[in-house]
Amino acid sequence: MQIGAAAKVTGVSAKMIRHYEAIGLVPSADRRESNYRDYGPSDVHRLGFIRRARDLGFSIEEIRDLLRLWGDRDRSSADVKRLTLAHIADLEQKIAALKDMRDTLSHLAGCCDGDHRPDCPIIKGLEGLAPLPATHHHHRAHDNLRHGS
Amino acid sequence: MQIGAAAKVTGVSAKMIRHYEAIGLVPSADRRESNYRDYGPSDVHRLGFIRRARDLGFSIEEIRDLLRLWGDRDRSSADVKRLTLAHIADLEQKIAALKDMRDTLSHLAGCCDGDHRPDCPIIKGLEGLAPLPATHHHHRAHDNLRHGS
DNA sequence: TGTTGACCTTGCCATCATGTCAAGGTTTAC
DNA sequence: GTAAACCTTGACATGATGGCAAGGTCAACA
Repeated sequence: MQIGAAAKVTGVSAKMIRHYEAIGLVPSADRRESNYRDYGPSDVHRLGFIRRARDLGFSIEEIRDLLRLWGDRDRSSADVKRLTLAHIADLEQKIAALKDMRDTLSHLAGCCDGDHRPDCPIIKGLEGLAPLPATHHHHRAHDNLRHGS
Repeated sequence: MQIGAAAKVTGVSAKMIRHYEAIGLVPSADRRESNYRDYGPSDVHRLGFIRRARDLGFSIEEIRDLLRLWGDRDRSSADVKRLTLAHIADLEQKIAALKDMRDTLSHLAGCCDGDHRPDCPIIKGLEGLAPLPATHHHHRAHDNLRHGS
């Protein structure tokens, strides 16, 4: 199977398959005489595993650990569970931080008439005139939560 | 006020203040004879505005729009509200995607004994043997949600 | 006067996961 | 024999931020 076909069946782009190989997340693929990469069923299986782990928000390094455990016949399910619970805690933190933002903004938006006049509680909130009430900063959970594009 | 002091009072790092200047988010700061940047109260006010907007998850480009509206005496609060509601919708989507991940993982973790034996439903779920039940992919909301470090 | 230390300057590289583009090789089908 | 569809590597971009390095400026102190 060539890389394009492997990409199609696993949902991992050809670009990322090469990338995962480059960073050692997957072993170097076999090559044909043409120098094209060649993927067998077990390679495809591994890529599917990675795909699902990514979809569940695991980072590359976490997936590296998961793959190690996957291939380890003597693993304990406790190890897998520990990793998973840590990731869940991570997700909870991000969810809480995003909820804080949403709640603060919803409150401000709820106070905003949204008409043609320039007077706007949202702007005032950002200006610092209102102290952004009920934003719980104590756990500092919204590091790493700036959103992309 | 030098950049370090401005950074301290606004909570925006000196590095980022220079960056915001470089990308035109804030006007070029005045310079003293020493070539050091010099910040006045209105500059500090603007940086505080930016800081709060970042804390609420607005992207740089959204903040650019907010700053334009902030400085526009003829703005309508409706414009601000529209931008804010769009951002709230963005946050909702991310929250939902993260919750999906968390719920799926919690389910798998709940099925996992977490003992010394290698048998593990989490690994099986990632392997694709179990179909990852109740993960709603229809809105494709978890693009852009891969987590950092 | 000279030195030390705290501040500032610019500029480059790194992160993380992914995409895009370019220039070129291979294979297959017409 | 040529066109199309694939593959190869490599470089560069994203977004928001941090870090480091090499050097300029300034204030205080011996």
